[in-house]
Amino acid sequence: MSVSLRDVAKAAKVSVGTVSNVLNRPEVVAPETLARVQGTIKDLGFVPNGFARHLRSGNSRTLGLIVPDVANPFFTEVARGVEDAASKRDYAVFLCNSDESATKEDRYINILIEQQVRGVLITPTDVKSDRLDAMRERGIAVTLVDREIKGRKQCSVSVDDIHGGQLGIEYLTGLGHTDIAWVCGPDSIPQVADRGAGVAKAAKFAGATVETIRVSLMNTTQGEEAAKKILALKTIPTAIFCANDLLALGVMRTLRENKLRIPEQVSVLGYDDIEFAASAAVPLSSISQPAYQMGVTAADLLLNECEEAETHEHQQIRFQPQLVERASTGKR
Amino acid sequence: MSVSLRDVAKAAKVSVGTVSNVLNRPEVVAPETLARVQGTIKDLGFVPNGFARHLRSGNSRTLGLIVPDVANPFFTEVARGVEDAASKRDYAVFLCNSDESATKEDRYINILIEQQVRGVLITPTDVKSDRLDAMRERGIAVTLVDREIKGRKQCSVSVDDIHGGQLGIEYLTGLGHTDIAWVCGPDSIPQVADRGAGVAKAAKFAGATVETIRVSLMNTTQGEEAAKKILALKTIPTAIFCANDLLALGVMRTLRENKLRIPEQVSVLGYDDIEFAASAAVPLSSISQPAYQMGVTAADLLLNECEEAETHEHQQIRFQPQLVERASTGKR
DNA sequence: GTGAAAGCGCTAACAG
DNA sequence: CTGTTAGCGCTTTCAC
Repeated sequence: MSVSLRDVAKAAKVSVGTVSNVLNRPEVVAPETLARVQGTIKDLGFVPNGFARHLRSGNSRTLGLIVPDVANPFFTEVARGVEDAASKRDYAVFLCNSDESATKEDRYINILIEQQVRGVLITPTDVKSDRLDAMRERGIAVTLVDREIKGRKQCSVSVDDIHGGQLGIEYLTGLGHTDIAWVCGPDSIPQVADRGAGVAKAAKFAGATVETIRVSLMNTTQGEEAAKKILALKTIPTAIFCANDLLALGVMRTLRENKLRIPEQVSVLGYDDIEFAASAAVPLSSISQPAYQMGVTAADLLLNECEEAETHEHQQIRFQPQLVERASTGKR
Repeated sequence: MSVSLRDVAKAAKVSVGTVSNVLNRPEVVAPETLARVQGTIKDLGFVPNGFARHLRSGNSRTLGLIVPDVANPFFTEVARGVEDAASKRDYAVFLCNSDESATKEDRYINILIEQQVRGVLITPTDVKSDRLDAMRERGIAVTLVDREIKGRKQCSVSVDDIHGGQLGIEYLTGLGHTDIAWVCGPDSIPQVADRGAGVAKAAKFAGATVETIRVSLMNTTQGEEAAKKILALKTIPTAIFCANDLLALGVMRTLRENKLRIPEQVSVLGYDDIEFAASAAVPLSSISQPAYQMGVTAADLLLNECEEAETHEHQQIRFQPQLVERASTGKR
């Protein structure tokens, strides 16, 4: 069925060792032998068996990337960054989707260990990190994406979520809003908790009232649910700050269905600044994060740790979020 | 570093063979031995090395999925379907992004062969399919997603793209449009070619004029480029049909920036019906494809071929596209 | 029911 | 520079 290194050796009339050398240390084999062996490799269409290869050498050229939601453009942007950086250094990436579930996350971590990935990029679902230690014990490098765990000896690339939350509220209160809804997922999601902390802090400072509307998932459908809850409120807030753009898009959809004018009657502010935010019904103002750049940075950090383990120093890189003003927000 | 099966054997005072049996044929080992060994496996935190495992047995539990663009929500939907179906049967999926480039596609195919994936789901970049044969020769099952190659002995899940193209034009001409722009990527993309063929056919039948605006990539940025080209035309068509929603979103953005009213002055019709189509500035009418369902179906077909190779029969499953009418299209 | 032993395809010493 | 050989960690006969 499959052509093996042994077959190549036989056909080229050399030993398996030489074929192996052609593959891994071409500079050490005689030019003509090299050419001949490379020729037969091509003729036979030989592709080395990665399993066997790395079984022996002990390290693969694959990475794992575990994100909470591939359907969220923010994470696909991150993924693209990771992939580009990895592929530049000839690594392949397993993209895994934890769906914000610790069970699924665990399952994937196991699979990745089985697959003997060299390193893992992960946006952990929650704070419990013994699974991460399990990987590290096995010599798998781990770097955190969009998340930072204090006091851990590992690389991370994150965004200052507390600041992002503040930024949003400061902007909204600056516009004159004092009655604001904060739409978010469960506090077990660290990003949510941090952004929420920033929101609370800034609101207190500005003397604004913040009503928290909590939903289970951070997608458009749940955004619609959140909007219904808001519409059921005694007094409808004049501004709604959403923990991500997907929620905001859902909120806006329902608001518009109910004939509320954005931003005249209600301002809506999102978070992530995904590409679609700009083409939304009312172009969405949002707190922007450098998704692609985060992916690239994280992958570079991880690969550096993989390939130069001795000299590698763990780094915590933190980006700053930025406000992008569009049409969905306005003065009170 | 890593705990091996041998360590477990030693700790549980059994032979490696028995531990292997515990893992693979638990029913064959004595209950108490089973319990004891499972206990030590847990204590030691042993995770079998997938490489070694499948090196011997010859088959892995991983699949590859190669799509032209992960940033396109249509394909992330497909990917979710694939992942859900695969994970239900305990398979992991490598998500690879070919970026519509044959080179990248080749590169990934090689990586997947190296990784000894059991099967591959692919939306091939172009018609040349010798790379697919290379995989099949190695015993890797291949199924085509969103694409059908006639006369090939393989499974495929596709949508009738010719019909989709027709559907769009029929709808638009039914609305009274006779001067239509068809915005699409290069004809080397089979979906584009097929949809284009449907467009041409239906236009001819209805006696409508179709101006083809071709761009290099099918994303929003290129949609904006396309719109600029359209605006430069002598007479601006009354309807624009885009080969995917990303293009349509870009087109609409630029149109609106130029103060053209949709649908009063120009109707815009997309293709794919991605989730964001509904929340666009003007909710986008679109030709809908059952993305998630396609992913599930394709993965099931593939896994069936992997696991029941003898009884497996290749199937060509073709879904029908459907028109979803929203606000971006109107009577001429 | 369990153990011993032979590989799976490859890499990495080490001889020659 | 090339060949030989001993494993990597596991599965899989085949005896016991």
